[in-house]
Amino acid sequence: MKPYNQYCPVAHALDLVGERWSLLLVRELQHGPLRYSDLHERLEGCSTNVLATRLKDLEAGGVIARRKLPPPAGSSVYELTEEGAALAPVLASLARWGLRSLGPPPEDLETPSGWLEKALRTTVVAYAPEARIGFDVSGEHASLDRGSVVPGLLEDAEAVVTGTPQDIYCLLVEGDIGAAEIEGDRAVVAELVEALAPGRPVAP
Amino acid sequence: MKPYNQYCPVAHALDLVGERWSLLLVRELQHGPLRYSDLHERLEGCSTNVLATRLKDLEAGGVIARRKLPPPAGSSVYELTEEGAALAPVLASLARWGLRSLGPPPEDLETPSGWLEKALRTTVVAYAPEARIGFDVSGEHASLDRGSVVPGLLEDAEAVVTGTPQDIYCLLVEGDIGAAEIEGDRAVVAELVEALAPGRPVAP
DNA sequence: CCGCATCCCCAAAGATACTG
DNA sequence: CAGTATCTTTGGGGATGCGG
Repeated sequence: MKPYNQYCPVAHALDLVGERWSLLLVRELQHGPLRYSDLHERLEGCSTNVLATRLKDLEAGGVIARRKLPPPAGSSVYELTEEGAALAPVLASLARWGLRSLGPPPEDLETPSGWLEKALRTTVVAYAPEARIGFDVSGEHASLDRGSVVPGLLEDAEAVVTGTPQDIYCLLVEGDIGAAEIEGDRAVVAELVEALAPGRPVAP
Repeated sequence: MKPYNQYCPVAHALDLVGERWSLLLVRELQHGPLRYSDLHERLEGCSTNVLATRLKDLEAGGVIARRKLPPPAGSSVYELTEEGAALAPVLASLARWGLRSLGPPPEDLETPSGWLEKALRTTVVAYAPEARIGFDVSGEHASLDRGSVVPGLLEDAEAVVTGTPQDIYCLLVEGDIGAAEIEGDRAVVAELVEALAPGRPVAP
């Protein structure tokens, strides 16, 4: 893509990661290195040539790096550099903004393994620095543990939230405290919901 | 642009503002409404048809709105909606990330009126919630005032920083406390520089 | 099978001219 | 001033090929 040619940090950032698919590619690599085929599979709609081009561009831009797995694996993987990992706040703020108009999840939402952890990490964790809350969403388990996201249900969670993805959306995005089943200390969940209030979607 | 068709807040956000020029257009509108010609002038390299298309897309997406100025002005202006204004954290985090690899400003940097305020607002203000620091950069004046940016030099600033854009870059981005002239309390400037340390550029 | 490179087609970007 | 119309060029999307 032609560079913007402006001395501006935003324009420069977009020169590096502003092309189509680039930020989604970074999103996929946020939770660990992936192979070419893994990326191609997760980025449905991104054709092979575009993926190859993006990978080269992002590598040239210092956002990702390729690494040869030690034998006998043989294959190579892509991973975020320190620069690339530093994009986390960008993805988080984009996600928070996107939630304002995303709408509730469809009934037939496919929830691949690990989605709950990723969802909590990119959209919620920063707002719950002290909470210890477990989530049981459609059988997947993850927890907020004092500012970080951990797999499974905490033994000593202050509260456990149970529901479908739709319930969780109503609870965390729309702020409806009654949307999901809450065991334990409702107040600590209410506190989280309150912290998420700015940026709540308004009627369109 | 074809939508990503993923139930993901990041993908949805990029569907709305991920196209070329979109975020730069929002950047320009962040500090007040602008007319078509103003935008066309500031977004050098963005042709008229593309600008018209983006304005329509962003309006359809609820990010910006057009407003007829009351007579006798007659012309219409574009401004951010509440949705669009909520993109501020996205632009701020993008700017902070872009600073990691932007490099120092060129000698012949053109500094249009108001650039200093905008620069402080998008890249620094969030890190200085208590500071009262004045900046005199190449003749432009602006100040940090307890978490907000104000034009001019504060009467009762704790410190005043004076220098060229290059000096300010060395001070705030590279963290070189000796790069610019500091009158008053050096410690409060040092504190700001310290707060900006995460995300400092590393050697490429 | 994995990791691309090539080819074709079309949609969108860039540049320029022109109009209500 | 605020766009639309037209033309050319670039890049994305989809399918396929091909070496390791």
